[in-house]
Amino acid sequence: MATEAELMAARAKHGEALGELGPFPNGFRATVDMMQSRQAFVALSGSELVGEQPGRPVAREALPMEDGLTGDEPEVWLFGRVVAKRGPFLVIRTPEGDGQALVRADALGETDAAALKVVDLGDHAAVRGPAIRTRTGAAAVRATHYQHVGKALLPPPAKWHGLKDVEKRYRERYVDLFANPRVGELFRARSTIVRALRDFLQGQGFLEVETPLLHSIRGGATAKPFSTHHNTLDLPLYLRVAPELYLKRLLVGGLERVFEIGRCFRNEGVSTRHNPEFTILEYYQAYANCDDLMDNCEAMLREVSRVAAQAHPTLVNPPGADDASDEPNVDGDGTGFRSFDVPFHRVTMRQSILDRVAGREGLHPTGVEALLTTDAVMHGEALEKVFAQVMEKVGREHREALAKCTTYGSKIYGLFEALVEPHLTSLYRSADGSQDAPVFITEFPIEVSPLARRKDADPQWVDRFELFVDGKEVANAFSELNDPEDQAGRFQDQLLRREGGDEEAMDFDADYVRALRHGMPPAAGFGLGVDRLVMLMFRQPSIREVLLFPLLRPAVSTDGD
RNA sequence: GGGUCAUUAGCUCAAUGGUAGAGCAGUGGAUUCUUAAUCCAUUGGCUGAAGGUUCGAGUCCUUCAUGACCCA
Repeated sequence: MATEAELMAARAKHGEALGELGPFPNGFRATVDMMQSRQAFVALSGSELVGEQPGRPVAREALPMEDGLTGDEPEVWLFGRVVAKRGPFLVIRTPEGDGQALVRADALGETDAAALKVVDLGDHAAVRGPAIRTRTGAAAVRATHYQHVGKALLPPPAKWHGLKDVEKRYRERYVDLFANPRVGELFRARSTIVRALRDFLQGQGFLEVETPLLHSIRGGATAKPFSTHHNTLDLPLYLRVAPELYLKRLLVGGLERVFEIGRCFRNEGVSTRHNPEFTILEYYQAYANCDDLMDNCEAMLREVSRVAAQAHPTLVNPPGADDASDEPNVDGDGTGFRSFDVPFHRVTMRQSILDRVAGREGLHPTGVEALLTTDAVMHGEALEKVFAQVMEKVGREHREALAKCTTYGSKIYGLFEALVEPHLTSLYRSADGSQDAPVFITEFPIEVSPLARRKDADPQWVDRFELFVDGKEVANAFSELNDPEDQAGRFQDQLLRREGGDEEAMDFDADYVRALRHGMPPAAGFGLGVDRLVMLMFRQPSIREVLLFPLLRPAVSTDGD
């Protein structure tokens, strides 16, 4: 038999054979002591997840052989999912790694032996007994007790190949997690990263807060929101695209350093870098400016990557990485680690355009250089010339985007996106040129920065940076605009854009302007895409690899329910 | 949104247009210190869906569904 229904029936029959106990008993409960016992044993075993630790082989050497047992040895617990049967051994998977049990029917009581007889791969089971050293030098729990803990009615994926089908991995993440242990380790690493971010900010006196996810006004970022509705109040609401405007209200209220880690929602496409819901870290710091945040960002990412590397050595240096085959990374294994140890570049947006254009045919360097002057007349003419040149050279998609850029600032931003962004990894390298380096792009045009403070020296620009790693935007920060009348004007501008058909434009947030009129201290704010940071740090090819349940179209039902 | 590729047994994969196969898992048996346990036997398929071409389609064509990758 081999259809799914037949495989399930065979397992159900095994469940019935358990008699009174039944396939889903409730009698096994793990105490902290038992979990520590298990963890110590798995660590002693040395598994893929734990890695081999110094001194462990010696510790195994000290274990007695089976025929050397005196009966005085301490009992060890091992419990989890049965993932393999080899001769008289069961391999049991735990969160800390795999461990094996030597289960001989004649060493067990009658009930235990009967239960052992009907164990299926994927079942939950528990054993206890002395830890021994096998003839091949491995560690094993020689079971004096075996207990059925829970039945798996569906068969697990092939034990050697795991679950490779990408769609199935995402749809049935619960299978992916136990069939491919490194997937689980990656999500533990994600948790470590979030905790390290939190620790870093709390260490600097930041207060963690929670602000609404349901907004009645669109604002905080230029993005298409999800719409919903509150029935009792008969109120149209939007899922937030950013927490920014609420967090800055807290600055007005005197909470000088605040941060929030939480979900944002943007009603946009799905790709290897985008999921409609994603996790953002935003923090706001009174009496600081954009440059302070740049320093802090660099320090924070170094610290977080240091903590993550220390906590997850097997992801940083995957076992067997030396004999790496050239097979694609289809089973969700980590593909490496980015330490953030290299110095970050800091380049103005205009300089980055120059860097890109330098020495290239077809674009007149002096024309481009003129872009960098603050002389409005000069750069006005030069820009048109360069812009026209670029329009001819770029692809159709970029050309359409550039055609919509009507003002000086938006054209500069358009040039950056079209010319520079795709080439950031080759433009900015580590000192020895061996790897790409993170780069802060600074000084953004005001047109694309409706919430940022103008530069004192030139009001066409704002004090803002975006951090690009591996050519992907991970962070965005700026000195905050605290002039209420300037802010009101920017909101007006957003309204005009909405009337012009821009679905990403913000609403006029009158209460926010009122908050600013009460006086917001000079401040700077920072936002970081947490999913992207995890993805970049552990070099995952897709954001879906770091989201437990990425958005997919609902599976087509085949059995009519 | 555009292009390329994929979809075959529970899982991982094969099959010049000519009888749909293997390994694992399952089932029955043997063995019981194994490391992807081994040995013998054996069950299992509407080849993603619907049309078409053909004497004959898993394979060629069209449409659709889902996913992956690239481009934007």
